[in-house]
Amino acid sequence: MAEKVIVRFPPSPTGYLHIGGARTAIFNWLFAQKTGGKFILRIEDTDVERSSEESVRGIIESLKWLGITWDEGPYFQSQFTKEHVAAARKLLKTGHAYECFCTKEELDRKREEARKKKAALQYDGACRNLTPEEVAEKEAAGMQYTIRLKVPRGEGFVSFEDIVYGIIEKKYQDIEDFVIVRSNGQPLYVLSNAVDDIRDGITHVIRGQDGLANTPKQILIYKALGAPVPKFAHMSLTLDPKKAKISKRTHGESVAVHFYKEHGFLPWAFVNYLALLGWSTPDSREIFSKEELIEAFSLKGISRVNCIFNVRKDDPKFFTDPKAISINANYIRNLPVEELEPYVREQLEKAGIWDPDYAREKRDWFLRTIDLIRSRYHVTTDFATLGRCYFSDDYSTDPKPLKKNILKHEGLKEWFHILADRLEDVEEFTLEETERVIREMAEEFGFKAGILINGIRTAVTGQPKGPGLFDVLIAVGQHRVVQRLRKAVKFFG
RNA sequence: GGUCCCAUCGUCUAGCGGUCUAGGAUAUCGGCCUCUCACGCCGGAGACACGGGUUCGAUUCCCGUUGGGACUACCA
Repeated sequence: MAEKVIVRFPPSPTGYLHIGGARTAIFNWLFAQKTGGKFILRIEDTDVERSSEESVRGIIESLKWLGITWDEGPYFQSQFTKEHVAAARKLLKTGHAYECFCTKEELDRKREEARKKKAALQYDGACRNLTPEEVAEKEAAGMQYTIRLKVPRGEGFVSFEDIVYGIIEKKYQDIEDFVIVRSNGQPLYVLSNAVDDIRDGITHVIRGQDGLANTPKQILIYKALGAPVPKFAHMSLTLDPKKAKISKRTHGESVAVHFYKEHGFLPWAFVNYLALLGWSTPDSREIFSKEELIEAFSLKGISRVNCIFNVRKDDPKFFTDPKAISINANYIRNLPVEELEPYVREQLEKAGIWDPDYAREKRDWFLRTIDLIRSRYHVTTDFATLGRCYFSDDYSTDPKPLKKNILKHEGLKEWFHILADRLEDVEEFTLEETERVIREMAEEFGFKAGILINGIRTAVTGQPKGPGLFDVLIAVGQHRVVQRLRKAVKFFG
């Protein structure tokens, strides 16, 4: 019987949740879901300078929005500082660590020298072999010290099998005696993280590849503490189009999860897209429901190659990775309308054009209208912008089609008038009837129907494009169509 | 500088020695549909970084070069 899987996502609350972090969270979550394991959220807030409560709230909100649920936590690393220090004390006692009295200045100087000589910048182990008397003497003199792990010396190496990258070996001589506790008594990440993982019983560490290089150090800590070493699965990093690691500093909002929430992404569509960054199935399948993704997920599908989040700043057509948009658009047009409904509602509310009746007597109409227009929308905000004319009479008319479809044809001034009257008189405002009236009128006046149709479209929607005109007329409704046609006459001044 | 990781269309990727004249998706271009736009459908262009091996045979295995990335803090 295999032991139960326990994974964790340990963000440090120094800003919003960005897509790299979200991706890590998603993979951990998927693995837990897939294996029936446990997913723990742990906030690593030990960097007091940079951590903030606001950031914690933001991260949690983003995770919730994505639909990433955790079974335990959030725990806060800062609450376990005592444990971390106790672990260091234990290591000191068991001879796995030692006190180092070197000052920061000394070390910086040595490092600088090494750099000049182009040698490795490792700590030289100056305090490693201090006698107990020397240590006592320095302590008595009130000298501050850091605690360093005593890395085994000699020919051996640390070895582990990463689930994604395979066997990784690191020679002891390439690992310096690294600091695990600061001179002010604060434990360091490399220690705290390991101690927390041991306490939480983490069985699989799934994290970014940037953790790969210090995994040997952590394994050394596990071993020195006599704890079982978890399995590791490192995932490739997410880079920007210039192949630089994505960061809040250089990319700002465009890499923040909340940015996608605000820009009309469906949470699951975004998760689906993120899951596809650096993970795939043998059949290259792309669209997965939640259940399907969990079913299909496997750590084996994680790629070793860094992937690029193709953000396009200042691209008029794509405000972010086109693939992300295309997946979102795919969901918008294929989801059962009822599932899309709440998101559209949210956008209309935000735009101040929500009518409570859309949830009651007009709900049928509301759903039909969403269904009518959704195939050309990419983000849910489009319903309130491009689709505004369906939900509000206060919509603007695009000057380009106004000129091309309306003003260019002077006859429309009169025909809109006539048409408005005729449409007002139609008893059954149906697809067939409206089409008949309009086509007959075009013939009567010797016009190509297209000219009349495009003119009406622009008058009624303010736009040059959209669904088939007769569908539009039905959706907008007889009364409003007549009104809008009469109003359009004013365009001729 | 040192250690480590990686390398297939612009991007996300399939491929795990012959099935590859390299598949899918997205983006892009052309066509069909048509009252416009989108959807949908059809088609085009577009990649195995380079050089050595190993092998009857390399995109696939090994080595090197080049390129990219990570780590290298008393940050997490």
